[in-house]
Amino acid sequence: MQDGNALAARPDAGLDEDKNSGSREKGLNRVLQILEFLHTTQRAIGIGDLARGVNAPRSTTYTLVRSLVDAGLLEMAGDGNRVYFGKKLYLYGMDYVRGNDLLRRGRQEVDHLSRETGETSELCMLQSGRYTIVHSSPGTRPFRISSATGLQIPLPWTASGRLLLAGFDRAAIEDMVSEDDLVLPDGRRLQLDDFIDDIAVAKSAGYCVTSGLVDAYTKCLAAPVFSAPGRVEATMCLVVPIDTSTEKTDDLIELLRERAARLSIAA
Amino acid sequence: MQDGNALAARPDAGLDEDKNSGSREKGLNRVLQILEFLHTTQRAIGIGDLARGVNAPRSTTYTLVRSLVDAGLLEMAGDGNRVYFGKKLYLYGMDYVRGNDLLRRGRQEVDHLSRETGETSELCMLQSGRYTIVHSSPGTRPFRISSATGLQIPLPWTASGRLLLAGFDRAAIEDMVSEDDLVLPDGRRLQLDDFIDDIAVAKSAGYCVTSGLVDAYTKCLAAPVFSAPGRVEATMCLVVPIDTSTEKTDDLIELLRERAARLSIAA
DNA sequence: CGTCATTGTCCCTTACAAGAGACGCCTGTA
DNA sequence: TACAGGCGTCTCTTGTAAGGGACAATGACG
Repeated sequence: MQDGNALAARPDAGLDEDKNSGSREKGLNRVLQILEFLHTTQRAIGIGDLARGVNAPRSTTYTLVRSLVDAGLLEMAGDGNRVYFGKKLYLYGMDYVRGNDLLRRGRQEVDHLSRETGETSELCMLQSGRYTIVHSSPGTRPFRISSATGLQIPLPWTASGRLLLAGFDRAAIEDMVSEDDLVLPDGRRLQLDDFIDDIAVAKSAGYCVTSGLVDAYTKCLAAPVFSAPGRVEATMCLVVPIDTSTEKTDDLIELLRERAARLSIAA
Repeated sequence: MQDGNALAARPDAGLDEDKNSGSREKGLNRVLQILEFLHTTQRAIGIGDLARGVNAPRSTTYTLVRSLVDAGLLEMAGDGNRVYFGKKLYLYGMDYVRGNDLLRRGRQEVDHLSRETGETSELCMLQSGRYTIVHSSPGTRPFRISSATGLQIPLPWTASGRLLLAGFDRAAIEDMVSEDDLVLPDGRRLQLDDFIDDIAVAKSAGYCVTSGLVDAYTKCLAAPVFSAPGRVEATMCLVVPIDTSTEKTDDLIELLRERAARLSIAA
C-alpha cells in the first residue's frame, strides 16, 4: 500500500492536535490507535514496530498488546512475535453485519451487480466523517481496479462522496473535508465551492458520475441509498473504464439507481 | 477474560474474580467487557442497561461509550440512546479474514459443502480456550439447526471439541473445561476421564462423531483442519439428523475429511 | 399534580495505570 | 570476540482517569 498518497498518514485536520510532546495517553486511546494502525498496514507487525508506529512507549505497548491478545482482539501471528487482528474482531464484525440490514443486503446486492455487469461494484458509507468502501466486488475485467474493503479515500475524490454529503450543510462539509482532501491524486486542486455545487447537483439528480478523478482511466457511477427520506445512508457505485460509451453508461446508471432504490426501501 | 460469558451461562457464579467490592477497573478492561456483553446480547442496548450489564459505574460507561462511538467501534442505534457494534469493527473483522487464509478458504469450503450435501456445515475453532462456531452455512432442511456464527458452546458438548483438544495435555484440558461444561443440555453429566478418552480416540481416528449431545435429534460429524502436523487449528463439521443411515454417514465423513484435509495443506 | 425511575452531564478525589528506564537474552555482523 | 540492535520482562514514580455522587431534564405512572 502506498503510504505516500495521503491515505495512511493523516494529521486529522485541526482539532486532534498531535501532542507528540509525550503527554501521557489514555490506554484506550492507545488501543484505538493500535487497531487503526493495523488497519492501515494490513499485515501482522512486530510489537516494537507497532510501538514506533503509534508513537507509544514500548513498555506500554507490550502491556496493551498482551491484554488485547488475551481478549482475542489481536492474535500473535504464526512466526511468533508479530500481531494482527484476532478472531474476536471477526466475530464482532459478523455481529455488526447481522444487526445491520442495510449492510447485509447491500453486500449481496453489490456482489450480484458486479456479477451481472462484469464491472467493479462497491458499497460505500460515511465512517466517522470519512468516505469508506464498506464492501466491494471486483468484476471480471482483466485489469483489476484496486479498491480494498475498508479503504478510506478523501470525499472529494469520489462520486459517492458527493452523494453522501447531500444532507449536510456547508459548515459540516467544511468540517469533514480538509485542504489536502481537495488535492486530487494527479495534483489538480478542487475548489471547495465547486465541490459543494457538485453535491447539490448530485442531490437533485439522484446520482453522480465522476471521470478520471482518482485515476485517469476510470469513471465512477454512484447512486444513493436512503435510510429515511432525504437521508443518504450509503451509496452503491460502479467503477468502469473512462471510455465507456454514453449509452452504456446511462444504462448502468439506470440499473444502479434501481438497485440502490431497492436497498433503500426497508432501511 | 474468563468471565466473558458470565451473564449468559451463570448469572453470578461468583468464583470469577468478580471484585464487586468496587475495585477500580482499567478502562480497557471495561471496554472489553462491553464488547463481550454486546456480543452476547446480540442487539443494541441502552447505556444504562449496559452499565448494569457489565457492572460498571454509569459515569464511566458514558465516557467509554462516547470514546468508542467516536472511534466507530460502536454506533448509536437508530432510536438514539442505544448502542451496538459499529462499522469499524466490521472493517477490522474483514481485515482479519483477509489476513487469514484458513478462515477465508474455510468459509468457502463450508458454504460449498453445505450446498453440496444439503446439511448444515460449520467451521469451528478454539477461541481463547472456548469452542466457537466461526462460520456456518444452514443447509436446506426444513427445520433449521440453530447455530449462529460466533456462538460459544462448551467443548464437551461437541464432536469438534474432541478434535480441537487433541494437541493438549490433561492439565490444559482440565483448565479449559469447567465443571458446568461437563453437564449436557439434557442434564446428563460426562466424566472428565471419558471425555479425555474421547479426545484420544478422535485424535487417532482423524474424525469424530457425536450423537444426541447438544440435542436429541442431531448427530455431529467433525474432521480436523491442521495448521501444522499434529496441530489442529480448526474443524469442519456437519450437523445431520440423528437417524441418518450408517452408510450415508460414512460417506459424509469421508467427504468431510477430504475437504478438511484440503484446507490443511497450505496452512 | 406529585412521585419514582431513567437519562445525560458535570465536578472532585485518589487509586492506579502509563510511562521511563534498566535488565538479561537473543541474533547478526564486523 | 566484541559490539550493535531488537525483543521481552520488571520495577518504581507520578500524572490522570475511574468512580462516586450530585444535578437538571425527561417520561411514566396513579
